[in-house]
Amino acid sequence: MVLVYCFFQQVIAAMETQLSNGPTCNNTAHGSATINNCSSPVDSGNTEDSKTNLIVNYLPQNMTQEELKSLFGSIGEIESCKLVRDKITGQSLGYGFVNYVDPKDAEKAINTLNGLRLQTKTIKVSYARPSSASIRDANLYVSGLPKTMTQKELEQLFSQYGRIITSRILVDQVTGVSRGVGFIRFDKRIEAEEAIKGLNGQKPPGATEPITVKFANNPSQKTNQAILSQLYHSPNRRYPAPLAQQAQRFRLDNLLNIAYGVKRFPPMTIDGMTSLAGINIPGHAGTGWCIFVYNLAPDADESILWQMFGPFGAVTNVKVIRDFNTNKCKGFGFVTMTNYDEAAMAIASLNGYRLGDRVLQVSFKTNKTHKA
DNA sequence: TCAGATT
Repeated sequence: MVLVYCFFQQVIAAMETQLSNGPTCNNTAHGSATINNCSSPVDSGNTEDSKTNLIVNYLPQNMTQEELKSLFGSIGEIESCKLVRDKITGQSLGYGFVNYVDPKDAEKAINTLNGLRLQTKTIKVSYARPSSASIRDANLYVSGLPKTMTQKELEQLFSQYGRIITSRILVDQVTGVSRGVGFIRFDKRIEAEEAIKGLNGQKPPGATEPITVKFANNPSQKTNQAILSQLYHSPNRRYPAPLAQQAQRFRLDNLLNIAYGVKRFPPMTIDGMTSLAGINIPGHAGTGWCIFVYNLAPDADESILWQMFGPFGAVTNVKVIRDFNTNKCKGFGFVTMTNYDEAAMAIASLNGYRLGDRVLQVSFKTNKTHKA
């Protein structure tokens, strides 16, 4: 039980930080090999830009377009939504676009969803730049950096050549020490070209060795082997569980059996059973596991549910039930999660969680409650 | 020593 306790503590602590501080910047959550990336999400750098179209980065690998739409649709009406996928493999490239009808909703999405933790990722939400050839292939790979150089210093070095969209220094996963390599993405290709001319083979101030600056590999130029690996090595499980989670799976199943009378079946089997025999399995709605969240405050909104449940795994939908006349939350809501294990972990962790001055009751949805 | 930001 110690392992699972530690895991809960980690998730809850991260969640509390986010709930109390609001979204911040991308961080080192779950051993990411990168350091902070705190470029301002609101500054599109150009007042002529669209104020409705957003780019969403660092999405979980297996998040679908529908899930993206569900998440951002909780803010306001969406004009269009697209998850960008690899043309050959169909795999998500981890980013997408959301175009709102109302610019106010786009701004609200940035304010409420930028920095949201989803699985092992911290998403970034910012205004999309108008698509053009001039902003493509503007990404540089930098090696030979002094190990002491910070991301800020790296940006200072390169900012003389143009507007930096992202910067990153890769670090050792264990020690956190810089690996001396990083990336700089400029707004324009021409700025990147100038930076190569000016900095490749040069020694940064105070450095003893020259750095190498060149264009970064393009993700669409993967080797055949990498593509084949992606095609044939598709996991049978959408999200690998953290070690502590896997280790406690069966124990948790037992706990949940006692608490909720739920047996662990593969979802497809249950779909078949329910459709054929009309059997009702608590929480299982056919498209995922429906979770009942009780004792929400009157001003609770969908974003709080995303923030609470997102870190535990694939969330496909959230809903706050509101009074028709007042539009205030009636004290409860629903969350749909794709994977049983992740839903079980979320319930085990969040049931009894104190949100503000309220203690939440979280369980698989049963027929006793309001129909979602 | 190349993570994943322009449809």
